[in-house]
Amino acid sequence: MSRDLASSRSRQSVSIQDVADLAKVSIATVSRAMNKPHMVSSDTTRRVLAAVEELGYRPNRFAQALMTRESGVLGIALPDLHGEFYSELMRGADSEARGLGYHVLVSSIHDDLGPKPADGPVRVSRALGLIDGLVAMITEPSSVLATQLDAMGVPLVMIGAEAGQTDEHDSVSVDHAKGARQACEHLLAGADPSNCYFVGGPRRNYDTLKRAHAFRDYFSSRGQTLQENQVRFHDYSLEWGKAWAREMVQSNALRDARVFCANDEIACGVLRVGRDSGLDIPRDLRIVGFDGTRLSELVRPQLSTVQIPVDELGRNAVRLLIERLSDPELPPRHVKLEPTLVVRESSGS
Amino acid sequence: MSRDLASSRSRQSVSIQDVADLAKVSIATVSRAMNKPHMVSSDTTRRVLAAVEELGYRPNRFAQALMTRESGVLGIALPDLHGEFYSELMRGADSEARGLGYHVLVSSIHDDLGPKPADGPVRVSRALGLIDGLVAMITEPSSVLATQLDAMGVPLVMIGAEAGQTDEHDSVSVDHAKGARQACEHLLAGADPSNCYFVGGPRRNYDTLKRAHAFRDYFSSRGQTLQENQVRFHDYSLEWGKAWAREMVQSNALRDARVFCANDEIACGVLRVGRDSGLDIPRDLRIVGFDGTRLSELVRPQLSTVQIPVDELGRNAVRLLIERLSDPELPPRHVKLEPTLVVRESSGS
DNA sequence: CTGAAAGCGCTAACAT
DNA sequence: ATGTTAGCGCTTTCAG
Repeated sequence: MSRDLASSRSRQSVSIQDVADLAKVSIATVSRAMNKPHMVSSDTTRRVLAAVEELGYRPNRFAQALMTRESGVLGIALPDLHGEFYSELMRGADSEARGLGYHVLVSSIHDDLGPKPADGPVRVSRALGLIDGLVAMITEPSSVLATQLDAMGVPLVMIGAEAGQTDEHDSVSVDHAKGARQACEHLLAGADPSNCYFVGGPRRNYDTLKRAHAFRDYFSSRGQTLQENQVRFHDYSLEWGKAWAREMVQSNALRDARVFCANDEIACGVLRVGRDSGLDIPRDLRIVGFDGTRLSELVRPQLSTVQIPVDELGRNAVRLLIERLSDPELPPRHVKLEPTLVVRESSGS
Repeated sequence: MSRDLASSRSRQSVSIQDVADLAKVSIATVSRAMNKPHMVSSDTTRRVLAAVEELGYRPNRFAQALMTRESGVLGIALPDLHGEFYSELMRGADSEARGLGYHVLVSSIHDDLGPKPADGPVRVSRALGLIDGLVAMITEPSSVLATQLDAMGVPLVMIGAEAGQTDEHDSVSVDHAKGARQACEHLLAGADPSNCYFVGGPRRNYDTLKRAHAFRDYFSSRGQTLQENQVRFHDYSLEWGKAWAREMVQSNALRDARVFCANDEIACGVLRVGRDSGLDIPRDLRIVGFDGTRLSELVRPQLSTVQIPVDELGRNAVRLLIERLSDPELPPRHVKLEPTLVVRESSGS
């Protein structure tokens, strides 16, 4: 009853002093009882906690943070990610964070990297005073973001960064090279090199780069060479996959092709056009995608792909960050997550 | 040069006093120059701002918040949403928030509403001290969440709540009834009522309820009656759509059916099974989904659906919340967003 | 228009 | 084990 009254009382009306008064102790004791119970007699602690309960007391987080210099809030800065990627990453991050007693503040930088690239970090920096650390995902090498961010003096964990670039930071990334290699070995085995294609995302995108590299490597390590147009870049869209495939159809080159796509969307575009132009997949056209999004199991025929543990990306980044917070002297750690080749129908058996 | 030094100096080392010293003014003036320039001579303001710039000064947000009682952070509490829904909502919310100078703190409640439903709000409340207001989405009537949340005394905007339940709060919702009605009129026109089906999500889910109601209404308003099994509930998954459709196939009832699905996933499941059992869509089977997710344009044949402006949901909720923050006396407002019927292939012309 | 001074609510020495 | 006291860095009266 009195509890209800208390908790519906105007926000933040009850302060540590009120608790102290009710419990007949000093405010210091109240503080200790709540934060360092081992320094207080269990009897006093009980009294204090009872008073806290009765008054519905909630410490003022700002006053707290002002003293302790920690807010319990972690920032997470993401580029303009595709829906599923975004949500999985957030889910992983948020889940891990809350499990460890932290909150997650979103600092999307999607539309900030527009005309003035410097805006990105600037925007992020507005939140800097509020957060204990930052998880940042970068998708392009030499991104201003990377360098600006670490000049800011916030504990920082990178997602998806090139190892070399971030040696001083903790980082979490996926072993794209490995996943791509597996995909290539599966898709390209015994193929005529001139029938093999890589359809990439943005030319400067980290992940696309890695995947393209593995693709090229597959051939060069076998002493085989590729035409320049066998490796193309554009963006991560379904439309691009379609456009590419239509181009191929024009020149009658899609039949019998083996196509490694930089993500599932592109792959679906290719697959769609392939089917629409009468090709049997996988008999006349083999395709492998990347990411392992839900899309890959929804299309027909189902798409072979390289599955990325996106939520683990978020989860690990947060874990690393929190660990660093508790021990700034820790040497930088780099977690590398394993992708999984998922063979479905689109690539033959 | 000195700027670089300043900004890479250990975090938060420069305080308002440092700026005051450099600008040869009092800290009060620094504060004014930054927050209420109109109270300071433009000359002094310039000096102060120069000092700020030179030292790379950033006000301590906690000290600020301790005085002003506002953090510039908004909480957003979401249930366990499907990927695309989640990301669009967040994108809208975040974009609007940052445009208005706020940050968004995620307070997902997805896995909190487990065994003890009370946990949800409790978890949220841990962030309460940090946020200026909360956007909360509820998907079930009589959710404890709704009532607990508003007992907490935080400015609150509801997303998707039943109007009656939240008359005292601002709210943003989608006119599901209207969208569903349009879908029904389109899909069911001239149909034999006994061939019409509604495949719902969770039985207690707000949105599903609304859609089911519109479906039933379509017939009852025409004096036609439905068998109980023509309206089914389960969950929002593709699997459920498939399972339902397979059941229908068993009893030879899928042919010539008109199926209104509570979301696109279910619809895709039905569509998939329909095709796999040799039905021509839309000739032998007509389907309409709900939500307007990307999925709906990716399947073949393309899915007719009712498009929901998800990002606008987030965007409007944030806008309402911020407006309320600046004027607590505002009468409660209820924004109702319009869905759009998108007619594609799956429902015939 | 500007400065001096009083806190905001809390934690952390420092005493006892 | 507990109380006293001094701030954390800022905004805001209140005087001038």
